[in-house]
Amino acid sequence: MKYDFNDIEKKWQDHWAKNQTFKASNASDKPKYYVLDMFPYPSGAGLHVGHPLGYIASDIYARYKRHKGFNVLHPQGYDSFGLPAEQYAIQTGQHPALTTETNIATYRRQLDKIGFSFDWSREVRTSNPEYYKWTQWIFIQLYESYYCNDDNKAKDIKELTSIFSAEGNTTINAVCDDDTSSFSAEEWNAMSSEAQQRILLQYRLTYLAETEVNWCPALGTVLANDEIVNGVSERGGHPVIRKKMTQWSMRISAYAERLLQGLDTIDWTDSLKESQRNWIGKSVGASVTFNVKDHDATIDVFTTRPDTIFGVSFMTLAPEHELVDKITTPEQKEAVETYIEKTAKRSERDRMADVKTISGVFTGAYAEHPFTKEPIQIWIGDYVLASYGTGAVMAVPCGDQRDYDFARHFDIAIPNIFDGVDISEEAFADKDKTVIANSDFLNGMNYKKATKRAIYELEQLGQGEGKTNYRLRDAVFSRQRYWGEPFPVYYVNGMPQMIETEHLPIRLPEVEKYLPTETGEPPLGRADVWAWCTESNTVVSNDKIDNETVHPLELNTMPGWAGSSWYFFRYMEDAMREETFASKGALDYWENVDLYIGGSEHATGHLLYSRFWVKLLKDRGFVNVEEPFKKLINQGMILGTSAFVYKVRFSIDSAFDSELYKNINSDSLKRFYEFENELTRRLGNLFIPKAYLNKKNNEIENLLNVSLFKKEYVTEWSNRLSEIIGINEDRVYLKLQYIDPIHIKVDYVNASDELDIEGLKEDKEFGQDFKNAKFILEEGVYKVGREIEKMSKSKKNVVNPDAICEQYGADSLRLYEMFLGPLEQAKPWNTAGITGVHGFLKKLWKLYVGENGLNVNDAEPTKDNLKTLHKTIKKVEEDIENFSFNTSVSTFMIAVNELTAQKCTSKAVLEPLLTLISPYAPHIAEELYNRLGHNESISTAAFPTFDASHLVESSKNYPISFNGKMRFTLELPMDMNKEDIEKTVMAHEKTIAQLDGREPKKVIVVPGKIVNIVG
RNA sequence: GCUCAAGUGGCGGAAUUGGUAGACGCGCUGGAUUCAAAAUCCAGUUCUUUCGGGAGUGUGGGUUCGAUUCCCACCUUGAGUACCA
Repeated sequence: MKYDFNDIEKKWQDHWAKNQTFKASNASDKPKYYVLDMFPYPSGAGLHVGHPLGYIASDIYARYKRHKGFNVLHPQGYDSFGLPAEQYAIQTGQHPALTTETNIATYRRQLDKIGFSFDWSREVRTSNPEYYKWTQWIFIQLYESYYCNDDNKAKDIKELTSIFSAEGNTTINAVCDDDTSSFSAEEWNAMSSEAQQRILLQYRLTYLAETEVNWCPALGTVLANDEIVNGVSERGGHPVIRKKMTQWSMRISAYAERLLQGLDTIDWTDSLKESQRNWIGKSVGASVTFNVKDHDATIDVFTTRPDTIFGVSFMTLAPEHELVDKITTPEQKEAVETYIEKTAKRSERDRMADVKTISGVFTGAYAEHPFTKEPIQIWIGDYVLASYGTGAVMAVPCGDQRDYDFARHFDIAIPNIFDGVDISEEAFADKDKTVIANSDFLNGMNYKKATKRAIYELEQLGQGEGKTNYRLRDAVFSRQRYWGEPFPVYYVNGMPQMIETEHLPIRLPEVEKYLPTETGEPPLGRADVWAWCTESNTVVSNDKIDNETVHPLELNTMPGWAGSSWYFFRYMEDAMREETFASKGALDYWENVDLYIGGSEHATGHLLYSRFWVKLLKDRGFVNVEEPFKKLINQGMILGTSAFVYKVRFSIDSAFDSELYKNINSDSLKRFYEFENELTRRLGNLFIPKAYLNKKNNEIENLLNVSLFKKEYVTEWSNRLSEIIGINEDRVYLKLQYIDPIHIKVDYVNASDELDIEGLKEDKEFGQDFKNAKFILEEGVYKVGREIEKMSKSKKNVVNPDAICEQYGADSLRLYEMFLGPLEQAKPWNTAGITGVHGFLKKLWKLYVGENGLNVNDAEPTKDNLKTLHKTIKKVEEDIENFSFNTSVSTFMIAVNELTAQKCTSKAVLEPLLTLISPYAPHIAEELYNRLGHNESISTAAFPTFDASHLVESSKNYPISFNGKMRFTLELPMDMNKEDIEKTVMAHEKTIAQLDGREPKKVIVVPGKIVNIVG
């Protein structure tokens, strides 16, 4: 009987769905195991073979854990809010919810074909109101929390208000925007409610704050930094201004230290932990306060090198520093203002990109050195960033290259405070290789000692203290978009108010367009029904706003990472209760994710925000765990093999080329280009083979020999040309201008890189018009160019898993994706190779099913049968535990090859083999298991137990090497001792031949391993 | 610039307490079967060779009886990050 994979796979997929085979239970005696994939954003393009890689890996692990007796939770869902659906809505007017619905249906259909063991009963979609109700609820918990530094955790903001009314803010130690202003209990109690709310916002873990953004008035939207080029918008070239906007922010910085420490408790890759560490950017040092001479102002700086304080020869402030105005002297005022104006035009990103240009200006003011009391020039320089530290630095040119370059450029003194170090060429930053000199009480101390002492002395003066600084900044949480979670927030007199939990969810309102309003408000500004009535606790029409009982609602929506920061808890809920985000029983049972698989692009986004929210939920008593993901694996990207055709672009070649550009005006230039385009069109689209790319342009022109090079055209062109640019020329030629590689769909290329020209021409879905294309053939075919790139729709190199399942089956797809290489590595896809694993499945089938029924019987297994089986058990178990799935596939191939050669029919061997293969190729395993007489699914069959006794050997084929090079092998008994081995080997004729009469210096014998003869 | 990862046949890759380099598969070559094709099966496939052998895991050193594996320096590629004081 034939291996009919299409029938078999359909049968078992239906069976699993109907019987809810993979539905997890929240009540089980088995130990729990939670395997999670990063849930997908359902894009319109559907899945390509790169997407399921991680899902297949996690599915193998989940199925393996079931065989091992675990109660496995393996859910799936959709991160369904996001930009593409919104952009599609802007273009077509179709509601993003509809687009999303359609895309999800496609995803589900594709996923179902691959045979995953997902528990779909727990599916979540972040854009469902039943789900985002709880995203809104978590937002409220953040709002109602502050961070207590004494207990190092978030607490209810109500505790803070009671402290304020009893003691003011002088006794508490909490994370706050502005910890300089203090008030007493009396002062607090006397404040208006509005003033109190304003203060509380400085403590809340989500808060409204003025944030500087790039605003493009012409486009009516905020632009990200990378959407701006040279101060204008990338698209359209409109001016962009820096604008302060009120935005919601998340006080993730309060958790910086815990996010850093927590990394030591989780099993993630080092590189991923390293990215998070860099992102958090902890630096330990000191803050130092400098008094400004003839002012009562002080300048705080952060430094990691307080030991170099005697090397300070100037200070630099960021141009935006608030003191700049106050301290600049009248003489320097003009120069400073000019400089600030100049730098303000450059975005921070621009400034960072341009590291070579040194610029700055002297303020005319001086600070006072805390110890020497010497005056220190205060400069402004754009190498100091306003957004890091205090926006000011104490410059130590001898120890910091940037300070050194700045000092050199502006001719400022560079005092040397390092013992025996030459600083005539560059700064000396190697802190461990010298001791401090010329530094009063620090002289002769190394970096460590001097740092400690300097901080101590600064503390004595009251002008500094030890301090730790973090690069991690609070995360802006507002988006001027439609397709995201609405905030559960309304405003009374401009102050935000939370909507009570029982009135959630606040659903997205209908809008007639998904664009910002004419006045620059977010799309929700277009909603007519978008106000909050505090009497009825309902959303009502905007025109009812009366500021008494009806109030405006928040117009921004939440960012993409809101819904994905907690979804792993929602899956734990088996009943999807409305009254809680996840019930206590479910949270207690499943705790957190044991294995999380997904892409490394989320290293500093999703994976950091999720950790932050989980810590908040833990602090506030809603969950029991400190970290969401115990073990994390990043699957590597699957690369596609792009195919290129090479389009020839022509231009007019004439003697007056140079004249042309001298005299021509913009109108005639336009007409000239139009003419060029027309000629190109008339030529048709001409494509040359890849082999031509090595040739020179004139060689290619000769080879092309197209009709448009002929004389009659030449005359016509010269007339037209004279008309356009007013110069007479009797001869005009086309010349090859450049060759344009164009991506084409890989579907039209066969394994020998030959292009299916007719197919390409008839394709309806193209960006390039191939209808009139002319392909220059070589030996009757057009060979395309190839390049390995990221698999993506835009590169037209996607391979659809549906087609693979259709042609080879889901089991082949699953095996092949694993067989490609190590899970975590990037690797190119090559569909041709799938015949290898497909052939393996056919052999496997043939091992069990013969022409006339089953080949399996109760025959006693032979020694070889058992050896093969147990060797396979051992290797596969190790491989799965190590996530080395590619090597297991090889192991299966070897096992089936061996058992076929052994003509094994023994059920005692062939049945356990099925369980080993089942996680990888579940459909064929179920089918064969069923044919062996089982009515129950193989999915919970016990994983076979390894028995080492079957692998014991009585002899060893020793490699005999000479000076470390293996020359021949020799079969010797396993229990032969060292001396006998040496004797036997030395007496062997090949040894004698190798030695060729020389006396060996030494003979190394490692019993059971190797013999090495040193000559 | 800094951090991390990786360099092995025509290709994907295998080989870890240092012990037979190239498992397994693709591709390729030859053969069987077939009217033919598909499918299947068998043999071969790192390079080189005077057929004895010799060389070989990015390059150059080192440690060792023995190095793809450990150490040092360098080169290349990929990813991340960047005036972080």
